[in-house]
Amino acid sequence: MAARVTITEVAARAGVSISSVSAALNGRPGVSDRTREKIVALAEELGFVPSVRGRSLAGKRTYAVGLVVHRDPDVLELDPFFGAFIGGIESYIDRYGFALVLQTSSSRDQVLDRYRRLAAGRRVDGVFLNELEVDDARIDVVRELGLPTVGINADADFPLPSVRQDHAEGIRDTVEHLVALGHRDIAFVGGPPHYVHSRQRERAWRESITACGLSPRRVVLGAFTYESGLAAAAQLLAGDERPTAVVCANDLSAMGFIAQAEHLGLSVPRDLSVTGFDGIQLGAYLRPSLTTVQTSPKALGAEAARMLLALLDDVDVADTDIPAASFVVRDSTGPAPR
Amino acid sequence: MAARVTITEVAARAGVSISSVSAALNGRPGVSDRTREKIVALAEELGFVPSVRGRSLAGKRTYAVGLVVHRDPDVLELDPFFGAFIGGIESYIDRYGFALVLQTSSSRDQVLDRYRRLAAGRRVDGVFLNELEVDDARIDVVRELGLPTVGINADADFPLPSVRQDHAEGIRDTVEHLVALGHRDIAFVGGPPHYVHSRQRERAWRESITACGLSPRRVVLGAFTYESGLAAAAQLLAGDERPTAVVCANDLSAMGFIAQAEHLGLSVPRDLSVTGFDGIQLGAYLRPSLTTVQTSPKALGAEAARMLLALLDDVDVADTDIPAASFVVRDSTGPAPR
DNA sequence: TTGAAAGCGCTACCAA
DNA sequence: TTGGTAGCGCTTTCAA
Repeated sequence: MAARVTITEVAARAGVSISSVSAALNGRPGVSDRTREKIVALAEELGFVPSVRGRSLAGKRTYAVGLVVHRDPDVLELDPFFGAFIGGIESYIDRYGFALVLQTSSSRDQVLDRYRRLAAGRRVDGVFLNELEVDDARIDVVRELGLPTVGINADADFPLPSVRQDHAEGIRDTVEHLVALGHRDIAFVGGPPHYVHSRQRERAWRESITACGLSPRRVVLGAFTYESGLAAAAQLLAGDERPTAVVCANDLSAMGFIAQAEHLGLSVPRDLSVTGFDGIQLGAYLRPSLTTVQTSPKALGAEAARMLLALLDDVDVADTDIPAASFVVRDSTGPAPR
Repeated sequence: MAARVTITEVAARAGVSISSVSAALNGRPGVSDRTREKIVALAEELGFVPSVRGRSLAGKRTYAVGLVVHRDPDVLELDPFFGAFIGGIESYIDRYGFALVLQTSSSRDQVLDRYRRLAAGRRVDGVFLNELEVDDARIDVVRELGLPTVGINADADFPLPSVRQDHAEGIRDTVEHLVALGHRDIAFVGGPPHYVHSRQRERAWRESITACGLSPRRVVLGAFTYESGLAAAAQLLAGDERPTAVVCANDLSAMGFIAQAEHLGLSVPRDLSVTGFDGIQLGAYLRPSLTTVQTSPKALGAEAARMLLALLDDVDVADTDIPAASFVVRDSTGPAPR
């Protein structure tokens, strides 16, 4: 283990006290410009990097933020959203010397426990809450722990600061696009109803359909997986009177839906139009490429990080909206069959 | 912020010294059983969780391990491997009170810098090195930093401890399966050649082909993406004399390959057999479902974590092999067209 | 403008 | 078997 330069060493070599070094390096007042320059130069030369542990013990910070991801044990594959979301968080926190502590856990109770331990062990200064659920138990936990928290895509009644990206506009555009193409029977494949975003997307679909003078009839709830898209298609396309278009609550289920439709001998978009939501990269390359709503997980992560760090500085933060997710027309939608 | 229970408080309430509390709670000798029990019970009752920062400053540990993931800025979506890999790491480290610090970065230089800073700030006690590259620059960095490190799926000449899952056997099975089905012209779609695992898979394909008395002729190098699978198919299936089977170095490119093949009017597996590698969940549900080699990212993560924590305890660790990735026959392979 | 010193919460050593 | 205490590396008062 390479010997590490500590503040004591920097101070000794600079011939000043460690408090001066601390002040100089942290931009605090109380050191003359000349002394500051000398210290900064020396620290640089020695490759001094303050120990996060010493600093965090003395200060009130750990310089880390946490995210706990809930995955079913059998669905350990993270959804494509995550890479970009995490990348967004880091693109912001990195410049402030923060790190991200990521935990995954397979049961809901364990998730709560993880948040508790992150807080109790003072492992992190704050956390993100994403994939929010209806009456999410994590909310009480973080409040009780006094843990600074930022919610992602929360509902309006969410009691903590949150970042949102509007989804309704994109879904409305999707429905209007389909209606303009002559579709009158537009089904919906949703996600698990305990997720806030599942409900949000279904509501948006429902309202858009109604606004177009149609009635929101056919809904199948899936699991945001490819497999559930297959199943939804099997169900919706079984009878005689099948929809001519289907709005899926995410891209993965739309992919499954299309696959099953084609398996049943239907051609997309000739016999059936299918849309997704998320804007995963794969969607652009599929055949047919997927008409979808492009979300911005990276921007969401960056903005959430900005808010969380502001919270830590006791800055009052207002809920933020990043630019709405935008509708993207590709090849999986076309004129309604007559 | 909820007032936190510290070791001092536990000691005061138990009427013992903090050193006894520390010894009792950490299973160190030097406390009577009765005292230990009393302390443990009280700590439990008070909800005492040792502060990681205090502990890490005093001890030599930070109780965190790090992973830096390199993603191209435009390919921010993590590959499906990651969720399970991270889950595997955590399933192990969690019980020892360790956390995972995850960083993503978009440039290669930045990756090195991240490892340096994780080490310099004493943010982590050790790191994982995955997606190893040929002459990987990270190796020198972690050595120079004296940072305990475990490599994932490294080559035999890797100078640090590593965990491996054999890939060659699965690829050999794949090739033999295709040969048994009558295929004689079996192409390969590889990954970027600077990755160790790209080369490993190509070599395994090459050796298997040769072992079957065929010659490894057609190789197209892709990027492990769906898109590159599309491109590879466009290239390999263009001419008159096209292969009857294609072994792809990962599932995603196999999916792209199949999509493009079908786009060109070929039916899989009737006209063309295609295989993947990884065993992502999607592959089981695709139509046709994907014949592939099932890897075990979760087990790999867990084993890597075990090794890393052993390294931190100065235990000598030998390189480990987890059970080989296994060949899985599904619907994307069939008899060679005559 | 500087430096000395008191912690932060814990571990680990040594003396009782 | 216990408790006292010296750090770990830093931040933050408070005096000089």
